[in-house]
Amino acid sequence: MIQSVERAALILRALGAGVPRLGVTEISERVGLAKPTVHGLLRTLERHELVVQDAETGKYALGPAVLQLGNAYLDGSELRARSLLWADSLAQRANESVWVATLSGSRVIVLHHVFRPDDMMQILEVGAAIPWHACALGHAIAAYHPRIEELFEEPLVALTGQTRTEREQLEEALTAVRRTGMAVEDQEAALGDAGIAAPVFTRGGVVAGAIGVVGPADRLLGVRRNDLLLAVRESARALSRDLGAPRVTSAYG
Amino acid sequence: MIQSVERAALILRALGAGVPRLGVTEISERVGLAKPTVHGLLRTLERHELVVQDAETGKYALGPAVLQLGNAYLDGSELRARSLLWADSLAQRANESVWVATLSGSRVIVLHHVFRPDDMMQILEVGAAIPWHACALGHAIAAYHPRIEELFEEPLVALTGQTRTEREQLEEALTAVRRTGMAVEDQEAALGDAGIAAPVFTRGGVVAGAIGVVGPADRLLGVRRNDLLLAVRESARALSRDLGAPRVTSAYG
DNA sequence: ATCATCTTTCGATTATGCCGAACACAGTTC
DNA sequence: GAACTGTGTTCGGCATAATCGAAAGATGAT
Repeated sequence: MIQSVERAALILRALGAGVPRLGVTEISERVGLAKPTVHGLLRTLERHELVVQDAETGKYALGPAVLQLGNAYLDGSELRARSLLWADSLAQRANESVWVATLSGSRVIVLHHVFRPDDMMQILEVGAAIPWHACALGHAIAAYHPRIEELFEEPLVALTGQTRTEREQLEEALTAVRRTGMAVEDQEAALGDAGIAAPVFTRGGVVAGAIGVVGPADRLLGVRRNDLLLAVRESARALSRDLGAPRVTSAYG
Repeated sequence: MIQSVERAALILRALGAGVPRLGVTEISERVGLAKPTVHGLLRTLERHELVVQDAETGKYALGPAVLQLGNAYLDGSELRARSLLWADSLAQRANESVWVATLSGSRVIVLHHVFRPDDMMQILEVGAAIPWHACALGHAIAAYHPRIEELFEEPLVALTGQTRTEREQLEEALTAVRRTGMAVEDQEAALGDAGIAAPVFTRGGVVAGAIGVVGPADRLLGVRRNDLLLAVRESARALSRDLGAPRVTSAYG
């Protein structure tokens, strides 16, 4: 609504997508604005260190203030705060990595990540943004999203050969999620990795995010599959209850 | 310069400081604007999920998009990327937690955190914002900051009984840092914890951040103190070299 | 049921941000 | 070394676009 803020947000988004450093000209092309306009916006954002300008090249990048804000968001996130305990216990029970995520636009944002108890050399994925259609967490959320249409507005890119990118396939998958209350993904986001997730609801019964396990496909989808499904479902239920969700009924048939 | 963007940034900052959820009225008081103005800005920020409104209370909080941006900032940070290896090797050598940080406003932002090799149950501090005057990392950066005055504009709060908050004390400390090239802090940020840090420079010899170890005061400042000082200094030198800093000369006497 | 407090809408006034054109500076090419 | 293409940046007038007072909904408390 407020034009210049709208545009500033577009610039931030452009800087956050892919190429980390962009010049004024490049940005003005991407957001479709005149160079002086972009320049003025950048200078304002720079004041607050939301962007920084490289002294050498003159190009702009995101600034440290956005990291600070991101951290503040995590600190204030009720879903994250409430998930800490349940995620830990799920990680113990499943002996797998646990992710808690929420939806931002058409991407799934990882809010909390508990490493698999055994091995410790893993990359922390908090803050990572994954296309919703390529992961179990995304499917779990999307199935209960009030405005699904918006999720199909962005192009559905394939991350691996197994990623489902056809709308029909995805609609089918979402229907399955609604029926079982669970989402399962097999190497759609990364080769070798699978995911099992369930939606998490909050007050009013609206979906707030999802919780699930991530790990090697053969380990997740083999003989332990049913155990893991159960463990994830129970964690999601418990977490939803913590968040004040009404008793789940719709998730059953 | 662009008024509405400036104001939007103020709102984001207000939402990121302390209380995670604020109403329109509270925000309008804090930033000194009319309620409808704030409301318009919030609605615009909400579109991009930079803020979200709680359906129940109507209050506003930071949104998931800022976390995504923060993550993108980390991904694009040259200081962080280049520090990964050196931080790891420093953690091994010192057998302590290692932090890499940069300055944002008057706060030190942790960009990278390597856990102490031994114990693993630690909290990840990436994104944490610490007042510059209360930690070794902050002193190390501030000593070479081109516009130190700005750092004294915000009030210097005491985090522990040991925090130096008088300008004279801090100036003294900074002089010492400039003489030795190293900063040492003893329980000024958290009781029981100490820090040893050294500045990291980039092209043109400007300070880009700092690297250092953090841990129990008795372990850091006891008999191993000199070893740790040396280890930190060498890591900072190596990292600076990676970043293209000219050969360090000023750090000596 | 009334009140108090909150968020939100509306609309006119005018301050504000926008963009075309021009500038300064760098690195290339002839 | 001069001309050229590519930057990021400055300037200023015009018209849009943002601002704020007042008032209307919405919500929960007394």
